[in-house]
Amino acid sequence: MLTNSRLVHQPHDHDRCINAALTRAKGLCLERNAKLTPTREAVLTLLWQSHRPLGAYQVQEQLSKLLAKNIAPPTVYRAIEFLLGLGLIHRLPSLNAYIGCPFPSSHHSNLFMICNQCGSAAEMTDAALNEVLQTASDKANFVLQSQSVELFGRCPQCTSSFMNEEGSGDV
Amino acid sequence: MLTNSRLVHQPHDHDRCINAALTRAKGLCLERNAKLTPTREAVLTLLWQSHRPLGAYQVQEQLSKLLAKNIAPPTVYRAIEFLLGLGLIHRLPSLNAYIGCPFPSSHHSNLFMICNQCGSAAEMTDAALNEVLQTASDKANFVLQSQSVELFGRCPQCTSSFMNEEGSGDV
DNA sequence: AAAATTTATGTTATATTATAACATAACGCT
DNA sequence: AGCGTTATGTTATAATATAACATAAATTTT
Repeated sequence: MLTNSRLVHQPHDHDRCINAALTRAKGLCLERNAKLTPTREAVLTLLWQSHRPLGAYQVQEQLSKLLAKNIAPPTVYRAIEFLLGLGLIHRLPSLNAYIGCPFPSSHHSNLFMICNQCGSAAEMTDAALNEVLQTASDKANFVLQSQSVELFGRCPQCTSSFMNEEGSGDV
Repeated sequence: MLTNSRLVHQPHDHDRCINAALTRAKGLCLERNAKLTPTREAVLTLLWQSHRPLGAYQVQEQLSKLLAKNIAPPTVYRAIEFLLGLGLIHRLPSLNAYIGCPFPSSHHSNLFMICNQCGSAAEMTDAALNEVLQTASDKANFVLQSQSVELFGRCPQCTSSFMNEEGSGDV
């Protein structure tokens, strides 16, 4: 089992998350001979600003600020597409939002735990889950190619916290 | 395990699916004291025309034809909202599409098997899956409230068929 | 049954998410 | 430097979803 749930749900030195993500991204790009251009790197960094998924237009807004010029949607979507292709980020279909992937190089089928209160999303890979899904597919003679598993609920931080305001969590 | 995968993936008398769905819907509405108005019933019927999920604007188009007058998006979305609320239909987030639920009265957490070729979507509930998801949530101290599990791949029909054209399946 | 209330639908406008199509610029190679 | 490729800029628009307010239909109350 591989997960970033402890990091996501507890106060931590988030700069380390960002730096680690950038390092991984650079490594992966080198390996794949892909170019992590400034735009792409900026989008990746923005998606790592917190452990909350961001919508494309939130990214656009922040990217425009960051680069001090107006960035149009296609630029954002292109960067997102690139990062998705390398597995550096994920799309959460139920939220129309994107989030950095904490373990991009592992060939994993992932699961997300999305907090209905603070909006944080932790990723986890679970061999048992993948077995169960494979078995279910087999039973139905369904050839499984990919999957999207999103869990919604309350993260540990929001469950235990006395300050249960929406968005209060330092995720 | 509860599933409609055999029905979805094999030729069958689809009128029976539609009739059964309507009967279930009427029963559930009676039970819940909810009104299955003509518009809502029409939308439900449209979503049961095949075992393929439909987008809201596809529903709009077909509903407009059916009622021989122009139906605006809010009407469609309201009917969808009503049907979702009763569990009579589901939304498939990764497709922005809606599909009739074959077992609306069972309190189930469901899984969808979506064929990348013909677009059919079979629903399945699997106790083992729910256990695994609950266990994973527990490990992370995540309070699980709801879930969305979408599997993508090739349905048995499209896998075995020699006529592998897209959309050829009688789903 | 009329009035009052609630529920459902109609209508217009607009928000949000995503992509198409074409132009320009930057990069990588020989 | 010239050429092809890759990345970004720019404009417009497609696709999905909702807000806000008006009307109508059904239900309840009197």
